[in-house]
Amino acid sequence: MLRTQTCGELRTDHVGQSVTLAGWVIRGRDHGGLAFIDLRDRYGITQIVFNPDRDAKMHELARSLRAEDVIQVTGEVVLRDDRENEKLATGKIEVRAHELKVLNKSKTPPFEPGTSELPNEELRLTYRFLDLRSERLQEALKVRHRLSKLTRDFFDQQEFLEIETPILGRSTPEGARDYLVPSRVHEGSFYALPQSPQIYKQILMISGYDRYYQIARCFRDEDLRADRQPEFTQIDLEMAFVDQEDILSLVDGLIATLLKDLRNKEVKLPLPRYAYHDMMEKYGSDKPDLRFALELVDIGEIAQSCDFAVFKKTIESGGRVRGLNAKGAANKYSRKDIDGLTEFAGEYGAKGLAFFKVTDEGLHSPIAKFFSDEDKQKIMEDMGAEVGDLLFFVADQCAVTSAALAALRNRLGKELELYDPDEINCCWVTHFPLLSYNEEDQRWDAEHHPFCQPVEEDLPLLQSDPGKVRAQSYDLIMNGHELASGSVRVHDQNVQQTIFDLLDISAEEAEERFGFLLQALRYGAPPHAGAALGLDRLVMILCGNDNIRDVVAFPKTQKAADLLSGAPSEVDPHQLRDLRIKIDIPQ
RNA sequence: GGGGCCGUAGCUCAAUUGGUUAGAGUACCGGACUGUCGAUCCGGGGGUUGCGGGUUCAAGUCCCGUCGGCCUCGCCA
Repeated sequence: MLRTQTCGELRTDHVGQSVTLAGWVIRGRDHGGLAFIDLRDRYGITQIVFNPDRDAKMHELARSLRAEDVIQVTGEVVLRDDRENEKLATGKIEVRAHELKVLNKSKTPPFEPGTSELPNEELRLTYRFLDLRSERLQEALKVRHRLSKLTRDFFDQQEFLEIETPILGRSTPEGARDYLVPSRVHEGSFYALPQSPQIYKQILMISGYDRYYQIARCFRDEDLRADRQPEFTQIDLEMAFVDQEDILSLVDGLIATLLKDLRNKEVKLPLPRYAYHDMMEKYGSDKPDLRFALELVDIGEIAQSCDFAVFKKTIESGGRVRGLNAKGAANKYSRKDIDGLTEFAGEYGAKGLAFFKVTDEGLHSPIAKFFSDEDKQKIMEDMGAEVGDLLFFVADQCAVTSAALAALRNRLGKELELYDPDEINCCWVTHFPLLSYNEEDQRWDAEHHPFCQPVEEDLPLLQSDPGKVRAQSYDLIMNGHELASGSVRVHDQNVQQTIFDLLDISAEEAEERFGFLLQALRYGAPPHAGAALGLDRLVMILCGNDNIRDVVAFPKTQKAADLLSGAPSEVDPHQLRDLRIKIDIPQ
């Protein structure tokens, strides 16, 4: 070992001991005589003092040290007395150097890890090895490690087996775009990287491994977002001989364990559960941020009878008029601000954003004249409006009102500081529709995936009214992020066939795509259910980050590039020849 | 594929309406200093204003294109 202690470890108990530390130089303070160095490793920072009277040569060397040089220092731990530094955990002591060895000089770094003025992210990603030295990233990766360990312990205690599933798998055309890997041996054929271990874990259930989990890497070739990376990690689990309730309460337990350990937060179990339909009505979203209320209100009845043509016609054409009440915001948003909000709502398809300011003389708005006193009174009542409130309305097809108002709700929640950013709010959303109608292709799509079991009482609707069929599926929502998703699976091949029929997947096609699962389902498939949690997002929320890249050691940019390694890259023509691949980029 | 923001010294930023030799802090280099902890003080070097084109007497600034980063809609069974 090149060290006896770490830079975060020494306390007053160690005073008098001779120690050897190794680490990176943060900065030096050179007094010509005395020289100080702040030495950093993963565990902390310790101040080293070099005195020319002790060893002039060593002192000269110490004065030449620069940021990020790697050194080894042997010396005596001494008390700092009245010169202690309260900002450092080790601030009551320092190491009086006897020996200094420079293990490796550093080039002048383009930025100092841990600087308070963060350089732009492009530079930090290019020099990721420097940024990873910062406390900010080291803390995130520690939380990430701790969370993985707690998760493994949790499942282990409940008799789950961690089983690895293939990374080189088979492409299944539904769902996200696959990352493909060409086969050399099978010319012209490709493996696909898993979007999730979904089918394999179901097969494990059929094989009798009735409690499976895995911390699994998943790959989806879709566009990135602040909370989405092309490769990410799921806490994947599946159980046999269970129902929905068993999965929810299991995940409840895991969440409670993690929040208790990592945030010292007690959560009341069971976590609240809400039906998809109710969430869409109240918040316009299936993943509302429930740290604040701000519920949507339907004023369809008033809209229908008022003289405002936009509202009236929307109702007549089967649309809806819904709104929300920004409490006390009337004076916080100027006309220009509201124009900005209108444009914002427009990004979600809303053709306009109606608003009323609530004054002591009643509702003020460019459109107020179209509403009778009675209507205005009713709006006030329905919206729970008080003087100083600002009411917003969107009139459109239901889906547009939901999307626009949900986005507006999130924006207002943030801008009006309706919640404590440190709070963590979890809930389940259940009873998702099994299918959604794809207008473009004139067919039904699986809302979740084609293996979700319908709610028992809705089974007859599969024939009569498929859009009304609810699935035994569930999402865990944390602060407005979808954190987990799962379902009870179909284990009956007849039900599975019915669903494939609805999805317009022919028997041949089903056989072609999922044949190995269908085959397995015919050989004694137990009822089973499961879920998968987004580990990266979970760490992100627990760390209070709003960016998933800060909890991934080597993340990709929005164009899915790794600026550190330069991936993706062109490859040697020989490699392509082996794979029988020709590049054809249209100009 | 669409919308928005951004790109000036190694880094973080500034630069009036388009107008003199593009500045400051920090980092870097040299010097002074024996208790600093964002050390201090003195001095110095450092620029293809992302890249390419255009408008203009004159472009960091305006226009077009392009590259890259971020946010977002679509997409993400």
